[in-house]
Amino acid sequence: MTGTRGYHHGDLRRALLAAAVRVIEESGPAALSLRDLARRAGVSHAAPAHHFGDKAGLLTALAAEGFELLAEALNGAGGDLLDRGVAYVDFAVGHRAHFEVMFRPDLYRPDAEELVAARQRAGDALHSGVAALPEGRPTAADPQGDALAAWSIVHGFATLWLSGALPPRVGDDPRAAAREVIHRLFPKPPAPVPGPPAPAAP
Amino acid sequence: MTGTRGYHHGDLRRALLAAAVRVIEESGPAALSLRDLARRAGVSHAAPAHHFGDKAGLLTALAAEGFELLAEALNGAGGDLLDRGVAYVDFAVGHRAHFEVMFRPDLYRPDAEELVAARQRAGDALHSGVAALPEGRPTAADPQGDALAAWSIVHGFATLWLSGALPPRVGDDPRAAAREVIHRLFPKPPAPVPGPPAPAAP
DNA sequence: GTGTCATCTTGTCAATAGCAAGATACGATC
DNA sequence: GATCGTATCTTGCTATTGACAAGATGACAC
Repeated sequence: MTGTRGYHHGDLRRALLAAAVRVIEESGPAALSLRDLARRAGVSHAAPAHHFGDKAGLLTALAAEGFELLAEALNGAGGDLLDRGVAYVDFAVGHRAHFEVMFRPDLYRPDAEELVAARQRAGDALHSGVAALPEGRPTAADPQGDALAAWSIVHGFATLWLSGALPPRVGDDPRAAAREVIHRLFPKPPAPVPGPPAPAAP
Repeated sequence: MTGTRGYHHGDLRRALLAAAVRVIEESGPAALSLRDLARRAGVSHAAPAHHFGDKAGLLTALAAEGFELLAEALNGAGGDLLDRGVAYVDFAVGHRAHFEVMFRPDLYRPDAEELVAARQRAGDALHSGVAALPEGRPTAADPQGDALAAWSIVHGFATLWLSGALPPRVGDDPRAAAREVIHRLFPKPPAPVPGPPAPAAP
């Protein structure tokens, strides 16, 4: 791949995206500089322009890649809504740089073709999970409403987690904390007796 | 206030913050430039530095102002969790610029004194609402868990709304949509008949 | 009136984004 | 194997920005 470091880099596009991920994870998207990325990749300051046009182009590619990765993560998770919710939070924490860019459309070109397609795939993966509510839950009367609520709660939790706004008491395991939060949205029904609504989770 | 346009502006600090809000609402925080704000206020390019030190200083002030406004909005809303949740979303949509900066700590100095105090006030206002769950709901077994779930769902909904990621079918009334979403987290218990869960809202 | 200080200005430097024009190397075609 | 077309990368340039330094201005207390 990058064995020959001659005139041609070999895989500059990928190297720039990887460097961008590192920079964003360390200092946030505001600190991103095309020239810095070029330096890290060992190329001249104008090389990135050929692959991405401008800064927004690079971030568009990064966001599209993020939506692809999210779709994969969701589809790879278990079938029910709880598993997918945890996978959503897990993706956000594990791919912080992608996630932070994806939902900041002022940084890129939201109507770019590649991005629209990738976002569509992620959206499909998100909604397809709603069909399978957690075990024992009755079929939803309003799947789209359930999907919006589920998306909101996992997205909010992930965002708050990433921004460091959550109090320390929440702990340091995002998956476990996410599971508890999602559980409150779709509590298990009282399995044996179909009586009045059970109290909240343990 | 700004009647005299002599050497001294009169209220430059507030004028710069107001201009920053306009710019961020139009083009996002990435497009913010101190020199542009100075031009809009009719002062020299170095004038903002006296009031805020640097760009991060201005955004710190903006974030602190945002947390203050949020605390006011939450305390001014009705007492129960549903009202406060709607107020939270309403604040995010109505003060989009403040909100977008508040939860982007890489843009400012999160440990600035004024900011920590303001954030604390907003946090208190948020949690004090958990004591009063929506009407008829049994006392929560885990108020902090309820608070985290409620914060997550309203924050997520607000963020998704602002980022334009929600599908058109959600409508154009954030308050109404937020109410429905929050309702799913704290559904009213089936008051008259303890039968099967009632169908969702219209 | 005088001194003091907050406020604002001009001037400067380093870094960045973006564009233009040219150099280099890869690969298809003959 | 030689040649040509093209993708890739470089150098050079301009405009803009953030940040700093030093000085000018005016408000206010005394």
